[in-house]
Amino acid sequence: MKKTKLTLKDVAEQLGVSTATISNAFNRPDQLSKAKREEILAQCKKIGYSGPNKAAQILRKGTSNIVALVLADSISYMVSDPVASTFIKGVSSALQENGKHLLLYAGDSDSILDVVDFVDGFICYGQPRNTNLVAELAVSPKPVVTVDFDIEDKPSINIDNEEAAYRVASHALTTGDSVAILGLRLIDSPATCRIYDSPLIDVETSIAHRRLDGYMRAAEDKGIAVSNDAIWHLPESDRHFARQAAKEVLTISPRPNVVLCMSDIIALELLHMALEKGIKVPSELRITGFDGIEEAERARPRLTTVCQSSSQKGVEAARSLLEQVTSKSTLPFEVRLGETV
Amino acid sequence: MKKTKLTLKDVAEQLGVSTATISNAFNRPDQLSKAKREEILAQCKKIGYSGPNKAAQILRKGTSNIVALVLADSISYMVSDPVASTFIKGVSSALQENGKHLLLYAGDSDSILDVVDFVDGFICYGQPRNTNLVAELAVSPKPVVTVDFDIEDKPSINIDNEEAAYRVASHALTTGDSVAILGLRLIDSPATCRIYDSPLIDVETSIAHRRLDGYMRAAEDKGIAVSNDAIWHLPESDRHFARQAAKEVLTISPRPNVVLCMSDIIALELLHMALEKGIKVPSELRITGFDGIEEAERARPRLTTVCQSSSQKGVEAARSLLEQVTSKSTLPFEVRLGETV
DNA sequence: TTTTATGCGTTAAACGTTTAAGTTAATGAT
DNA sequence: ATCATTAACTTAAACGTTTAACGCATAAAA
Repeated sequence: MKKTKLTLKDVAEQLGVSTATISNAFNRPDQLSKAKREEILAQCKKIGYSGPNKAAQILRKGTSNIVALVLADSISYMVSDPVASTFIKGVSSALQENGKHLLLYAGDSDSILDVVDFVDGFICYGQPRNTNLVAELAVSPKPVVTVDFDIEDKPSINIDNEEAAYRVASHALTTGDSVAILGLRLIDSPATCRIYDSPLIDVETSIAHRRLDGYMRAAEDKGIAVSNDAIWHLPESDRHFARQAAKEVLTISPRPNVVLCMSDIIALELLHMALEKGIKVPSELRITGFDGIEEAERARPRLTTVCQSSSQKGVEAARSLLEQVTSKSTLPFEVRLGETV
Repeated sequence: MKKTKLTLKDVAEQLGVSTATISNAFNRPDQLSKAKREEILAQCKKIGYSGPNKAAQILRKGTSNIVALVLADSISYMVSDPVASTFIKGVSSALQENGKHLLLYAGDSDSILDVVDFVDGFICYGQPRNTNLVAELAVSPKPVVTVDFDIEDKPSINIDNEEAAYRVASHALTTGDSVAILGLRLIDSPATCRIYDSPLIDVETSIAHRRLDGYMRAAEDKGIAVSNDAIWHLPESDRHFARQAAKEVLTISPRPNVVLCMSDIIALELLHMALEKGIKVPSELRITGFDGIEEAERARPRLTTVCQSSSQKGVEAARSLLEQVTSKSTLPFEVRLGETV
């Protein structure tokens, strides 16, 4: 059709006004008369100029309306995990409402350098394995909001994981007396394993460790000892890993009668396997999950778990980024009880 | 730390060379001596210059390494649908391999105008409801690849939906004699309903209609008539809609003994409801799905369905965008049989 | 020795905007 | 009639790069 893309300058020449006026017609209606503005806009439509070039705007204005969502794990994982994808939903809907765009940024890349210049900010979900990423985010000139983990001086969205874990564990432990824990990202290993004496990772900022603290406090309150070899580490909240850990935990003897799982996905896999083996849940084995996904509610018996609204987290994260909030915020959660049978 | 962000110019002055040389050091190693280049790079690292500003590069080079993934439905829906999210996985991994970034673009926005200037191309997944979007994509100056639907003259990734539907339906119809169809996006309605004589939408480009054609041909081959009121329309492949349609289809009388579903999600919901009602599957009721999601394989009895690799579609889409392929490509599929019991 | 080529750099013109500062002319106050 | 104020534009300097085109040594070819 057109020989080459029209520019503001072309349009200005054709209409016999300055480029500033055209620019103002699009961006600052108060800078010109209503009549002229409407005429310009009409003419632009007519000759096929659809507004100032966005690439140039990004450079000149220093803002792109793009927000990067930095995902701790690979995008692949994040999109299939129900908790993470619900979070993404929340983020995207909040951003969309504000005319922002969502750039999905994989956590397995090692630097934000190639987007930091043009994005308007970062939402970082979950603790990235890559510590360089964290370091870069920490000194990023663009606003950063973290979710489910902390960076000093940056706003973050969290629930009180310690308290939530304490509450759900306390409930499960009312009748049980021996405990196992299926934990998430407790140590730095890509495989499922018991932690024994492996050094725990990132004890300070990791939600996994907040949860572990909560479990431990609950156990302590009941006078139940939990040794390190009753604690499993899973690198991801994934069915495959969960299956393996579930198999292990069900075959140790004596078999624990309470298993605290750091995600519903893990808990559900354990539940299924237990039922397959003919173990009665919850009378012989009490299982708790974490997150409150739909599937956990549909399961029979229904899972006892901590319900947190991932989508609300997403919305909050976006909002606090856009509003340049600088303080940390703690979201509510709720313990949902399973069947007592 | 630094007063203000360093620019290429600052660096050039400090090192006593021209800006072009600094630029070349980063972008075109062949344009300067190895020694100088390494010295420059070292100095840059030292003074904290992390490379040319990307926003400026986008403007100047006319490329951003950002690819927009335009999703037919809202991002929310896409992220929760297993088929769509698997597709996204494929796209993102292929893009990442090539150093590209993924911008998630909601199909419910009505224009690509605010990103078209800076993205390197569009991957469009599924038919957008918004026809304006399609029109804009059709004349986009940036490359476009469509998946699961067509835009004239633009490359597209598809399986042969007609043939796939024909094959899976033919199999189910070997024993059945009365058919219902749970279709997807057949008419322009936001609610589940039978189509009766509602006008079908987008007969030309919609995969739903290719599938319908395949079902019909299979029925015809067996000498089975399918009237419009045996065909349901669902606006989305969503459990909720599926449940409602399933309820309806199971209560009409005489009850069909074959139900062809345009997605596994729909088929699974129907399967569950049928089993709840004590209907024997497949002896009393044969159900076919579409897509071949994991859950369909886990279901008991296992679902008869068309397996297509969504993630491969994603990879192919990304690849053909990056390679500027201009032809349409047809991917393989496979019919997976359920239990015959 | 004169040409031709080659390697290494520099100069300066884009890329397409936005916006502070400046210029008119018209309006309003005194 | 005079001066301050305002409305409506224009001018021109950024924003931070990339990249043709050019210049200048030094090396190779004739």
